[in-house]
Amino acid sequence: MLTIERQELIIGLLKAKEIVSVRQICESTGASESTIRRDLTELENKQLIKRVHGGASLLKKKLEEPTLLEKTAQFQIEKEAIASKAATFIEDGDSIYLDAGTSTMQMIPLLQGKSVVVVTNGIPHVQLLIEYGIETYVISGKAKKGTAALIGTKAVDAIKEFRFDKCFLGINGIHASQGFTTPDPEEANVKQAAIKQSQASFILADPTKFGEVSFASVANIENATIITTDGISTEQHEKIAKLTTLEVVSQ
Amino acid sequence: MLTIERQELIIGLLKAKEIVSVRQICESTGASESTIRRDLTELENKQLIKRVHGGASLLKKKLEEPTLLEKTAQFQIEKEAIASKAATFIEDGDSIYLDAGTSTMQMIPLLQGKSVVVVTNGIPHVQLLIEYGIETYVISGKAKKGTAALIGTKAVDAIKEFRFDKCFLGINGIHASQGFTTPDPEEANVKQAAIKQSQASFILADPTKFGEVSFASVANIENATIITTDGISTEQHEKIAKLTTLEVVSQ
DNA sequence: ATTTTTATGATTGGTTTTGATCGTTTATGA
DNA sequence: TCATAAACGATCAAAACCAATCATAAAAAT
Repeated sequence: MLTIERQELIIGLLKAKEIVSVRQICESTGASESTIRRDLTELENKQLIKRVHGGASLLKKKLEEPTLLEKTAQFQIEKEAIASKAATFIEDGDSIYLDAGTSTMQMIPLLQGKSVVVVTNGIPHVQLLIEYGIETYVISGKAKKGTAALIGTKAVDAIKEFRFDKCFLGINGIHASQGFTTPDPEEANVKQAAIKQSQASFILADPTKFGEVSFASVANIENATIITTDGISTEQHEKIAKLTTLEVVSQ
Repeated sequence: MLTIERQELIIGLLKAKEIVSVRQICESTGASESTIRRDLTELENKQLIKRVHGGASLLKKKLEEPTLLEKTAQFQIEKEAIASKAATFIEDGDSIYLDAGTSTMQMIPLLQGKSVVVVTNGIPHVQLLIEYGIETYVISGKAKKGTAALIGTKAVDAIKEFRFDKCFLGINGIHASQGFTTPDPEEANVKQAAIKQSQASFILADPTKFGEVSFASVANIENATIITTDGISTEQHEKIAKLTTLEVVSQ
């Protein structure tokens, strides 16, 4: 087994288990303790893992504290503005898909009173939707660590059983030729399925997402209307506006 | 089990139960008293917990479910006892269905560290399961007002795509001849489906549920093991114990 | 072909963690 | 109140873990 291969396996084990012992790693890889220790020190130097006595653990990144972390100042206002604009596209009687993520969650309070049916793959969304008295369906799926978004083949299959008038998605990268991209392929599949089942698709994205390309492809740029705030370069704006509708909200 | 892993488990137990005894921690971790004591002093120095004679408690007030009107001391202890007993039936490698509702939610902290796969129709469950690092799947369904349980035909269909070693359900009525009953027919269908897909089924119920009959029928009394606390009449006990396994936990 | 570099497993000696024991302190209830 | 049981802290030897070193073998460079 190659060094790099082994180290990737270690990262894989960690992603699955959060913490693994040196012994476990030795068994999984067939390598000696010495080798594993060397790997661990190396991975720690690269800031990929944290060593603990007896094994290693993932770097503790602060998990979702959206109410605090995101609510800091400007970012929140931006998201609210985007959500408000997005909500204007919703009409009575619509069936809507709301993607997991904080951008789309902002839309929920604005749905109050409208007679719509919402389908979502975001667990936190469900609680909020119910609170606002909105008819809500949830799709099957594996709950993703951290965000609690429902993903995987079960999620994709479940989406196929619905038809939406409109879907609203968050995204990580928007690029004229590379289209919409996101880091997790499994999430990309779900977004893809949602777009496919929708009459019209809307992407909610702040200006930092423009020009970015992430790992997994979701759709071509023509396949969705983009809703964002002002702050994108005129160059970007021109390139993209040629290909699809670009709704720019001024804050 | 690694030191850090064990300490996180302790915090996990505390988050769920507010207060835990040294003995409980020893059992949950398999470590000796000495080790646990050392962990507790260390965690106390880090200001993460407060030690009390016989165990430890959280410092901070817990923010959990405010919608629990039945958080009156006695009721809570009862539910915890039932959940603890239920958790003893779970083995490594099991695939488990956890029904929506507060009884089954109490089981989640006790799953920490076990390698199980959980499927649930309870939205609040998902958040907690993820926090405890448990592999979690959610079924499709319509989110019910109030409890956010996923119900309806979509939910039933989604359950049929899984096979469970064990399922754990809450219930409203237990009656020797009328079997298990619950007020909402749509929820009854979901419970029914879960039992059908399970090798073994467990009903979690406090003594007040015995002798009651609710609107919608879920299953016959023989179809599940009942877990409850002492407090049911000997008459009830006899009648039901003849028909199925009855696990009575003394509080 | 030879040297250099790199990766590996074994060994050694020092450190940390652990479980058992023991005398002391704290709760409980007769 | 007193006796008993449970919980506690301190201590110690054993076990597990770790960093450093060395020799070997494979890979890369010369």
